[in-house]
Amino acid sequence: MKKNRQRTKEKDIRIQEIESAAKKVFFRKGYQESSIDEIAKRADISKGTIYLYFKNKEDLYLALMLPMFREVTRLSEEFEKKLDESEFKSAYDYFMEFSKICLKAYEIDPDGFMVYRAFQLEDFSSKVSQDTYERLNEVARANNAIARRCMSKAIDSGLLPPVDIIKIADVSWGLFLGVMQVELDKLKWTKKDHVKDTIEYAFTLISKGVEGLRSKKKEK
Amino acid sequence: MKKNRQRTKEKDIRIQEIESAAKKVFFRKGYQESSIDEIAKRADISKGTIYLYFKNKEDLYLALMLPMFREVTRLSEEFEKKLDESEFKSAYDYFMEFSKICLKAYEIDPDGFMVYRAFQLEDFSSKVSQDTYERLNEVARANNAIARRCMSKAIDSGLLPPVDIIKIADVSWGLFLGVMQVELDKLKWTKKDHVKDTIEYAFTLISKGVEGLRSKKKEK
Amino acid sequence: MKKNRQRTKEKDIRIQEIESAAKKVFFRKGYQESSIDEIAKRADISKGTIYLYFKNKEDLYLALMLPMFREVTRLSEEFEKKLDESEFKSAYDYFMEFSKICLKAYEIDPDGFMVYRAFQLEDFSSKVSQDTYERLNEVARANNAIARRCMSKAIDSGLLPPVDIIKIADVSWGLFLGVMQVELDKLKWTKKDHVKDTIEYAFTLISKGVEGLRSKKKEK
Amino acid sequence: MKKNRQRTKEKDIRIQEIESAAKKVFFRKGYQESSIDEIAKRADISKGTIYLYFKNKEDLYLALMLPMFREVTRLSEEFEKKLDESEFKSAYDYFMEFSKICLKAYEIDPDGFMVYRAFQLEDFSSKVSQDTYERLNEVARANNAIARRCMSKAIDSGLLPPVDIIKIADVSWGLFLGVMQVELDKLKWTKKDHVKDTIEYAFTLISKGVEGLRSKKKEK
DNA sequence: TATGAATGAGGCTTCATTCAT
DNA sequence: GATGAATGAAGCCTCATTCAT
Repeated sequence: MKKNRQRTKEKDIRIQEIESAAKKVFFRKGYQESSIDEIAKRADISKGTIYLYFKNKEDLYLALMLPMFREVTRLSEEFEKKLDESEFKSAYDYFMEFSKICLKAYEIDPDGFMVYRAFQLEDFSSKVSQDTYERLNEVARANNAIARRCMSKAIDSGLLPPVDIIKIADVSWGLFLGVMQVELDKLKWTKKDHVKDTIEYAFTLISKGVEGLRSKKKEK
Repeated sequence: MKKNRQRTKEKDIRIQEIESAAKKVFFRKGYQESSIDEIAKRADISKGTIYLYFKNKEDLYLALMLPMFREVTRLSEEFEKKLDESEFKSAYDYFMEFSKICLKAYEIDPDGFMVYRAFQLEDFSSKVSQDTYERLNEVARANNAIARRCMSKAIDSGLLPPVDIIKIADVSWGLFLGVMQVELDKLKWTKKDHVKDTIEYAFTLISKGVEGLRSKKKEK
Repeated sequence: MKKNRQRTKEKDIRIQEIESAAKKVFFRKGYQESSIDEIAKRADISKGTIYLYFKNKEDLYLALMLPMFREVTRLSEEFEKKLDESEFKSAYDYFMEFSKICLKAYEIDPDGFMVYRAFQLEDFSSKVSQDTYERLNEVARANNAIARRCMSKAIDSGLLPPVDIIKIADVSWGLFLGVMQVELDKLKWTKKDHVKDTIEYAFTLISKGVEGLRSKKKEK
Repeated sequence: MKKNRQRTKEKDIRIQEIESAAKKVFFRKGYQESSIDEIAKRADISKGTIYLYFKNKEDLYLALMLPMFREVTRLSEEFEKKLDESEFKSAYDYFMEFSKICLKAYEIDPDGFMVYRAFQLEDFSSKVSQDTYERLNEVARANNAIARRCMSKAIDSGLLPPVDIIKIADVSWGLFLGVMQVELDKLKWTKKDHVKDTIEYAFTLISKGVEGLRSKKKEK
């Protein structure tokens, strides 16, 4: 470390510096591949400092996800309100708004989102402290609940045809995750960002597909 | 002469035993968490033996994906042939067949597929030998090429409306990956396998969505 | 490490080498101060090798004590047999034999004995796995039981006056530990070994003291 | 002027607070397990402050023993005075007074005594600054000298039979240390304090044993 | 004088890889 | 070819100590 570095910084700033460095490293390498040492070097602090603010590696990792999760909760609640106020006129409106939520969450904190992706894949249940895991799962479950409630409401109000709620939720979320994954992989190599375009395109297709279900039923 | 053959056969069996064990372990624990020792134990051989057949851990890991990739190539070629022979009568047929390919690749070798998923996340580019990486990329690119070619042909023949080839390919592949991810995660916890159902549902929606594009254009 | 060192040794020999080195280091520095690294260096092997034979540092440490504990058990049983066969004619005989047991245990494995001493002082209850701790305590308790049983028998047979069993046991054991401690400390600095002499002297005094209790009672 | 005194007094109080906290922590956990941080917290000051008054952790540790040692010196001098004034009528009186000194030293400062015990085990000679070590050794040697002088005087005056001074001193000190150790270990688990009882019992035995030596000689 | 954030050496442990048998 | 004991680099984490405020 530089000899004359500023030794005491605002706690919050320090935490943000660490989280920012951690997100970059975790995103690039995944949880297991990332080392505390590298995160420390990237944050230009010493290893020990990280442990002043985070209990351990896993704690740091999961800390990165909570704001993201919470943001999704907030956006979902907004979504529900709009739905309640009949702001959506069609399935298209509905799915476009949904994709916007996802994109907003991503745009607000792209690194955080990537870390979330990693969370999906790695099995933390065995390593994460019960406490931390529960905290995260709780938020995740809350988000899920909102999503399903919205779906029900949309069907009840005729905005969507009577689709299988669970399936359509899985497909929506899977579509988003998968397309993100593909586009971000491409982004890595081509440096051309088609994330937003493609996501919108994907949800346009889905909304049309759902509408298609309705006409089919009618025909019958 | 015979002995030599015998040996080669034994060698192949040995390799397959190792790969089979490795897939199971890598699938269950991910790359980092998996240890050569555990793979050796599961294959009922000694650690050292693995290094007779594979240069190192990563080499073994990547070796698991080639058969998977090659199988996709084979299935894609079959798909192209069917397309050339006008076996598909609608966008729905087209996408259902596509989803079948993906599912078949998964069913033939679920562990291998999971490893592939993991591969998406971890950044091997920095550690993989140029050689191995190139070999994998080559197959991946070949698969991509076939997919695009099919798409072009389908549009030219009027099977699909004039969609953006790249976008629709990304969406299809993303949809498959994402939904797989979601369903497999659920499978882990609920033990209820909705993989096939949901994938089919998803591609039904997409095909309807694509058809929707056509009617829209017509309307214009 | 020497390049051409014998790489594979008999498992038992290797274990003994490690234990021997460990005893020396643990004795000199105590548990906490000792590092696995130093033990490895002293045993002229690599750190990792230790973990082939011992689960962890604490496991290694406690492994050093079991043989010692068991030896004490064996000697105590021998002592009890002699007592049952009326080999002792006086309190003096009794205590001299007792001191011989202690000394023998020490002579058989002086380093091991010192490690045992360390065990007395450091509080392992918080760090040692429940399992290992129980195993050790079990043997320790067994030894204690024998000691008390012998004391009872000796009193019943009139070999000893009706002393307080618990007190005399505590005093005997304390006397041995304490004198050992003092003499070993002196040994460190003066290099003159008075361990045996002084222990014998101490127990001579105790036996006389106990006899003194008898005459006192008689006088009364 | 007054302010200066105030300051000094405050400084002393501060030092005492630190030492008091340190003793408790060191006693409970041993040297290695104790952390400066915990001591600071217990003393309700910051970590840095400790380093204003003590060079380092080991310095603090050793500082705890000097008062204890000095107290022993004081008590020993008192003992010698009583001996000179022929206050003791028998070996029993002599040893009971000795045990009282030991017990008093323990009662005045039980934590300090425990720290002393720990000191016996850990090898500080390699890490302690020459200076500190010498200071401690000096006091220890002084105490030893008094003890031996008293012994000589007691023999010369016929209070004790002509015992081996060095041996009896070692046995006395060893007996005290050892019995303390045993009783304090029991205290930890059973919460029943037999320290005083057993120590007195032990020295009663020793005094009788020593008297026994006299009669033996006479008989001869 | 007092603070406590920051440091970084050092400890324990794991595990991919090698190599003598 | 096969083995598995041995290696040692690398990872996580703790904590005595320093120093800017």
